Amino acid sequence: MSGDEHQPAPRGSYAKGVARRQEILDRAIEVFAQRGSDRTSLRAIAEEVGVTHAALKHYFGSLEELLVAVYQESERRGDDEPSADQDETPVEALRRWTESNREVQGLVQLYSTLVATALEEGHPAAREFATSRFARVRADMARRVRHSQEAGRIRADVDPEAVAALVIAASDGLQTQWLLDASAPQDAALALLDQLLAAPRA
Amino acid sequence: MSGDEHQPAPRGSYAKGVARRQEILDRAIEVFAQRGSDRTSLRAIAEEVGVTHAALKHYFGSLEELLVAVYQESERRGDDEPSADQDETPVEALRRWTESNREVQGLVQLYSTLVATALEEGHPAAREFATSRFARVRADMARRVRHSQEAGRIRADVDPEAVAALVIAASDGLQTQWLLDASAPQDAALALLDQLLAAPRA
DNA sequence: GTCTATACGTCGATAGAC
DNA sequence: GTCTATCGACGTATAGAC
Repeated sequence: MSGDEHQPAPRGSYAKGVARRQEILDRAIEVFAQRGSDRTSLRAIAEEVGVTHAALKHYFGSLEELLVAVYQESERRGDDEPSADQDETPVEALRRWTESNREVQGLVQLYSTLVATALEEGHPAAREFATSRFARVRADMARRVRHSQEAGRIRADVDPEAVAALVIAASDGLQTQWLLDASAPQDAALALLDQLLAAPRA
Repeated sequence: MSGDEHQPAPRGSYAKGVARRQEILDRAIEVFAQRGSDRTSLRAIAEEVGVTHAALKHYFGSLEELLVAVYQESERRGDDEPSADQDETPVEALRRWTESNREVQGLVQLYSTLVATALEEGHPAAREFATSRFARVRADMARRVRHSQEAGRIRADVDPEAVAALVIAASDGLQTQWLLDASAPQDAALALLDQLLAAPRA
């Protein structure tokens, strides 16, 4: 990963600077949770937060890196993301996740924007974010699948890695469909996937 | 839908204008197929196509509408999209689709960008595109699923609408994961979904 | 109708004052 | 560390040539 490349480099005790950055990040997260990914210019965010756009640049390096930081921080706080509860089925965990996402639509929009940006060339911050996030979430999900297989809740004849990729893809895609059309059978489709993956009754 | 709101309104025989618009669209599609969704400013596209940016505005109304037109036209040409062959399994059809997408990565990027834009507020053209596309593709897939169920290739105890949403979501999501990391088990995950949906051998 | 020229306001980025 | 000033590029809008 080679460390941050642009930051004020909080080596030593730049406690003031770090705290200020955190303050700004906190405000920015609120802004995003409220209104969506729209109206997200560096200048608009700066005004909302109460600093100049140059100050945001100073702390985050670029708009793209600010967006990544906002999403990652909100994820870290558990505004997002499945819990570590190992006793639920992988799909159950995702369902809880999508449910909580309905209340923070702005962050879901931000997630979609970041992933779409990552697919383009010349956006290293978004690319790095999306790549490492998918790798992490997929590994996490694969572990969860193996656990469920050992517990006899998921059929044993499927590859955990493939299941992980499939389940995460389905979750992302269903969330998109649901945001565009609330009548899309998001819950039914997730329940179906759960059913399909369930270990056959002996 | 209330019709187009901005267009030169090709009613009557404005053959010249329509042809010119088509010419521009053709060139724009090439540009997108080659390089990705990046470098997609109205002005850059105009330069590449060989007209002024004002001319693009004249024919397409806005950048967003141009992007939608480019994607829809390339889709219509069958650069994209599953065929109407009713004898393959739904997932097989999607697999063919994702395979063909690998050769036109730029258009896939464009698709992702359009969908992400549609999730934000204040982008009616992208929203309309994404909403109607999902509705259409989902209905198409549901029909295909019913057909496969009647033919005994897909288990009969699943809701076709839910399967359709699930399969499309998985396809979109897996494509994203694959674009970000070619080692993501896209094929394995699609094959798995196919296997899970297959009617149990009597 | 088709298209150019031109201008407006905003954007991300940068430089330099303090 | 945070500001103001300024830059080039952007999407959009309009007037008018043809």
